[in-house]
Amino acid sequence: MALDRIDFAILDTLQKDGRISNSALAEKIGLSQSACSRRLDQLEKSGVIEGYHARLSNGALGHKMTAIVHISLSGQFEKSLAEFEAAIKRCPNVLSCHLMSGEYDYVVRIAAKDLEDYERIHKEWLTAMPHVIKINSSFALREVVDRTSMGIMPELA
Amino acid sequence: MALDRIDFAILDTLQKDGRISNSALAEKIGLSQSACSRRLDQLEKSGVIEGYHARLSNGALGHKMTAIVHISLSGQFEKSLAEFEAAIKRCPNVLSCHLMSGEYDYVVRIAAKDLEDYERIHKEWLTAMPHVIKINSSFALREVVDRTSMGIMPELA
DNA sequence: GTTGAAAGTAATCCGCC
DNA sequence: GGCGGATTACTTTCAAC
Repeated sequence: MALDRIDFAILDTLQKDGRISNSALAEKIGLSQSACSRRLDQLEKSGVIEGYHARLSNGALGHKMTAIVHISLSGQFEKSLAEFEAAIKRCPNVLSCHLMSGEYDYVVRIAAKDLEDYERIHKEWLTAMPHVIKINSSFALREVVDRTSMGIMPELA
Repeated sequence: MALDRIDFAILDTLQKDGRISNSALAEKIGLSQSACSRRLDQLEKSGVIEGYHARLSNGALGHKMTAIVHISLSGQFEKSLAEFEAAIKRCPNVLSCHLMSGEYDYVVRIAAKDLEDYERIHKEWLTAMPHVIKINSSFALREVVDRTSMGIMPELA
C-alpha cells in the first residue's frame, strides 16, 4: 500500500491521540470529513493501523518496577522455542519478549510491583518455563522512552 | 486512587479496544452509560489512563527490523545521563530506552527498515550521542510479545 | 479531492430516584 | 449506583460537483 504525506499525517495524529474524532482529525490535517474517513478506513483495513489501545500507567497500577531479563534455552529447536514462547505469552507481567540473535535467546521486559513481586515472578514464571537454562535479570532505574511504534515524523520530511 | 473490579474491567476493555464507545463499554461491563462515563473520567483524570494511541504496524510501515542495543556512558554523572537521554529522545527510531542497573547503562530498542538502515542509525545517531563509550547491538529474530502495559487480568481475580 | 444534507448513533450533563 | 430526558456533537452514507 502506497502512503502519501496525508496518510502519514493521519497516522502521526492517531498515534498521539487514538480517540480523536474523525471530524477533529479531518480538520487537523486539512481534509474533508468524508475524505478523511475513507482514508482512515483504508489504513485500518490494510493493517497499517493494527488497533487502538488505552495506555495505562504501570506506576499508577502499582507496578513501579521494570526488569529486563535475558534468557537462554537449552536448545534452539523450533519446538523448544515454541513451547517457551507459548509459556511466556501467558505471563501477564511480560511487557515484551523478543527472540534474539547473540548471546541470549530472548530478551524479556517485565513489570513488577516491587522487588519481592519480581522474585515471585522469577520463581513462579521464569524458572518454571520449559527449556530455560539461564536467566539474567537487570532492573530499570528509569524509563527514558517508551513507544509502541516509531515516530513517523521522518517520513513527513 | 482505589480501583475496584469494575475499574479493572474498564481498563482491561479499553486496553484492548481504545476506541470503543462509552455506550458499548457500559454495556460490556454491565454499567449504565452515565456511571461508566463518570468512572472513565476519573480514570483519565487520575492518570491511570495515560492516553490513547493507535498502534501502527512497524512492518507495514517498512520497519521490519528490531534491534536491542546496550549502551554504556563514560560517566554516570546526572549531567551526562541527562544529555544522553535528551539525545536519545530525539531519535525517531527509538522505541524504548531504560536506564539500567548492571553492566550497561542503557537498554534501547530500535526500529529499522533493514540492516543498512540500522547501520545508518548506528552511525548517525548512536555513536553521535554524548558520553557514549560502548555500544552492543543485538537483533530480534522474532517479536513474541509486545504490550505497552501489563495485562491487568491478575487484578481481576 | 470537495460540499451539503439526512439519518442514525453517541457524548455530555441535567436532575431525580 | 440507575433512569430518563435534552442538547450537542459525531459518524456514515449518499448524491452531486
